Amino acid sequence: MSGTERMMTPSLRKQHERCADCGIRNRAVCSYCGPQELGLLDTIKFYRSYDPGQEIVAAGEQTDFLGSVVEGVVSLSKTMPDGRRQMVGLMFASDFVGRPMRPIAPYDAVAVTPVRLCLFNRGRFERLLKDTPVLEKRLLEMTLDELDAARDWMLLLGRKSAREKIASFLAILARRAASADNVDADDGFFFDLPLTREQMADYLGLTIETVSRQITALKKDGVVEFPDARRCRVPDFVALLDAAGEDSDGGMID
Amino acid sequence: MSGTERMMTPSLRKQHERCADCGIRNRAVCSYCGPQELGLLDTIKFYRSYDPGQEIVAAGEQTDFLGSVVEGVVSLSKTMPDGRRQMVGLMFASDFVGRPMRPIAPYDAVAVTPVRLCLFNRGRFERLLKDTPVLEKRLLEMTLDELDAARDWMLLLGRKSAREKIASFLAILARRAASADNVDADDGFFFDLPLTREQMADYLGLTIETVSRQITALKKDGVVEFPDARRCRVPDFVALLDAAGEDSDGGMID
DNA sequence: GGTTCTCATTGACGCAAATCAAGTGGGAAC
DNA sequence: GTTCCCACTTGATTTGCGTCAATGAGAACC
Repeated sequence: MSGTERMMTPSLRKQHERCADCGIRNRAVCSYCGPQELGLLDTIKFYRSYDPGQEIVAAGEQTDFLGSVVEGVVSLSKTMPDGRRQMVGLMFASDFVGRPMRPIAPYDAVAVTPVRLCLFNRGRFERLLKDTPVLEKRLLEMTLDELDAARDWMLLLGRKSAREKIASFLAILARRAASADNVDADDGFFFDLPLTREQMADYLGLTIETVSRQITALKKDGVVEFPDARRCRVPDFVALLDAAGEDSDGGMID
Repeated sequence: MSGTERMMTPSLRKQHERCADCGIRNRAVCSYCGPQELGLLDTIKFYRSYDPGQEIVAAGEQTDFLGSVVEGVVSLSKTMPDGRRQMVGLMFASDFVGRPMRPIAPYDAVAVTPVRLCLFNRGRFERLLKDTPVLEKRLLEMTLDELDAARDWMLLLGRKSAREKIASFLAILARRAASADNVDADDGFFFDLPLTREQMADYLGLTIETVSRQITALKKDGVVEFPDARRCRVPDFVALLDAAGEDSDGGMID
């Protein structure tokens, strides 16, 4: 059985109902609409937009809000005193940004693409959290998911070669696209590459030059194609997982 | 003002009350005794011991228990198909092991030193969790702390040199020792080094040879001393932070 | 059209850490 | 004592990635 066939299981094709309140695709996953029945948070929410490259919060800054990514991509990154930078989080639509009970941000949050956030007043949100165990449980689940992602990322940073890092990153994006969109896997996986080379380098613990070289190499080997500058096609997902140094079994199973 | 002086603030010297039920030093931090007043979990807890090197759970295995580390050190690590290994977690006394609502372990958990765990039946613990928001909140806090640690670790893995990695790791242990024990900072910081070179290499994304060489170099530079094979002394914490590539301001402030 | 951005690619070179390979020291068993 | 075993150290060599530098390709603007 080929990996392409595997990826066409119904669980990957399911369409999510879009949340009417905040625009997030999967209402059940939306961090504030999901947990409660009829918009408990409606009275304290507001929206804010950011341009690509715009700083949302700086490391060490006090934040008076928490929220969800409605659309766009947000990066979280840490910077060393001498300027070396490492991305430590990459948030997409429906991801929760900001840490309850932790008003000081330990990293910079920057808009990668045009971003729209749905925000809540921190104090009011935390008070609501106290009386809404189901919301707390949702946050715990999301935090556990982030921790899982962080640990996979640590394996990538500590033990993978530059080529494997790039392939792993593309596999993450391909997986995301496969579970979010209605994919026609017969023709491979298409997805947008929202990051610049520099941002990818920050994500992967590499330099832009190495990122560029390894992408060129993967193209040469037919593992990925770039029909458009910012659009990527993966003809064979199993080949990509192989290049990522990952077990091809279970890659798309949920 | 020197960094050594800074580290003698009262908050670093405070002694914690030891939990009478499970032996964990700080009862307020103990993941199950802390949240409720009189041992709600007492009826479902049991203890288990492990020898150094002994596997607690294997990646992919289903776990029927959750719990706290009572004493000893537990490592969590991921292994690639070809055998490359990266540690992704290091748990000490009072840390929570196992993930609620996630019965399949995504990594190996191994006893580094002799370990004693206080365990709870998973099903019963999760049922209790549902009715005990304060316990859930405690778990959320601990998960957020782990996520913070994971993100610092990602910066280490992605951007630090071998020397900086070693120094950072020793600084983490020194900080732990300083906040847990009654430290006499006048004579520097003493702490045990519970890991072998191989385990340190797995933690830091290095090889044993590189770990060995960099420790030798740090000894030669007077940043650390090893009066005993497994005992470490840091004469000047600021010098260690400097070698770690970290800002020496705020290193020990909580 | 040209100029000036920014982002990406490609090449030449150097170095830090991995790899390969001995060699050391210390503790346990006998 | 001797032997074995293990963790650790040290040295020689290789290599993957970083660094430095030049070039290319669009997009925005005058």
